[in-house]
Amino acid sequence: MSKRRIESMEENRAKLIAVARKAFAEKGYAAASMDELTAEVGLTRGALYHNFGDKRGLMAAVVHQIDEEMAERARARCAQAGDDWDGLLAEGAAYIEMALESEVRRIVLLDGPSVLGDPSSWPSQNNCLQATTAKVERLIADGVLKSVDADAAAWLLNGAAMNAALWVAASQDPQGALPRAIEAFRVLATGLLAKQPSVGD
Amino acid sequence: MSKRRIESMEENRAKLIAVARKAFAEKGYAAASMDELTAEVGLTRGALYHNFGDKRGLMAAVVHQIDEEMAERARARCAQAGDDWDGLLAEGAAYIEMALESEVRRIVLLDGPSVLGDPSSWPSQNNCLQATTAKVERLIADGVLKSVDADAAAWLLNGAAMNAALWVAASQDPQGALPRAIEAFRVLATGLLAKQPSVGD
DNA sequence: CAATTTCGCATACGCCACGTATGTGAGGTG
DNA sequence: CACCTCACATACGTGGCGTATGCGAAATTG
Repeated sequence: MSKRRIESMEENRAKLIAVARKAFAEKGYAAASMDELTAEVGLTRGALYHNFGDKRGLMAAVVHQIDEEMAERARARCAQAGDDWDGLLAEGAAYIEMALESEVRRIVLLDGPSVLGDPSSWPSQNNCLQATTAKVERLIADGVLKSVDADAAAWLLNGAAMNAALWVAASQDPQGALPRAIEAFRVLATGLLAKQPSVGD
Repeated sequence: MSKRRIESMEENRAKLIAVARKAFAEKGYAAASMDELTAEVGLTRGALYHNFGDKRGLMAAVVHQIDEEMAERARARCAQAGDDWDGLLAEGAAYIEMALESEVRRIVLLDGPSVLGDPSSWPSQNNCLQATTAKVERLIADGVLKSVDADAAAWLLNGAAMNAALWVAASQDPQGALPRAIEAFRVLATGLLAKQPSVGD
């Protein structure tokens, strides 16, 4: 069996993705040189084109990895929440916080859409979206949320969270802006609730 | 006075911006060749670098022009609305509809952030945002909206609208998705209202 | 265990596009 | 009318992407 073979290949793939994450996050996609990238881990562009096809392929792999980490972290946050509604809010807050990290902001939010096209076409982003959509559908079925279009609502919630993060990151005082963004997100999200909380803020 | 001089210069600037809009919208920023662009209007790259500094400068000029048109169209929509609250909803709906146009989607939403950086740093985008922010602040002062952070709320609303548009554009049936997106946006926005409408949904 | 095949990766090449340095000619100036 | 300005053209260097080809180690076969 060719065990050692594919093993070292996976190793090289992982090394390339890791160094690409750093380069894409620090210099941006366009300014990242593939020669530098590969040399940094002791390889050449040959390895890159063999493994990922082209520069976009490497970008796709990087985005996929980050997206999976984001989804995982969001799931973990949801699990801590008491019910589905709190889970939805926790998920949004988690996305806002994650988008403060330069890797996420630069790679996923800024360059990703430009290089890979609309995020809705990314399989990984769909994982995030599907989780949110499923939660929204469950909450609608339970009568917690108004009967809106679940896909549209999920997309809007994710979009609002992502943009909230961009706003926080761009502000002069990110630490101070973060809680205000999360609070604004929470208030906005209550618009989806069937019954408004009696003691509203 | 050197009237004829600056006049033809403005003319060339306008021609370059116009052809760049088309190219950036159709091929995307990265794939748009400056040689082709300039040749299409009977000029060379010399004119481009003299007027805009570099490729990014041209992109900035294009984005600025589109953004101003968007802000103007949004203002017009607001003016038709009865009160400020309806104006806010109309503005959001206007952004959603505008983002269905390929020029707006490709240039402003996809490539813009990657090339020019975070939209919050664009002077033109600030015009859009400031209009929304001012409206939100007025509505809070009038007691129509809850007392949330106006900047955060405005940013979230714009972000939600933009992402709603991306969702609509990416869906298989954009025409059918559009009203659902607008409705979801409206429902979400009601979360900001101090007093919930008695007849919900 | 030796011959052979496989294949992951390196090497070398061509092409294209950006940015810059320099030239030029039409328009403005004294 | 001589001179200057400057908007733009021309020419060149550089860097980076993608591809075609070569190589050597691992895996396979008898």
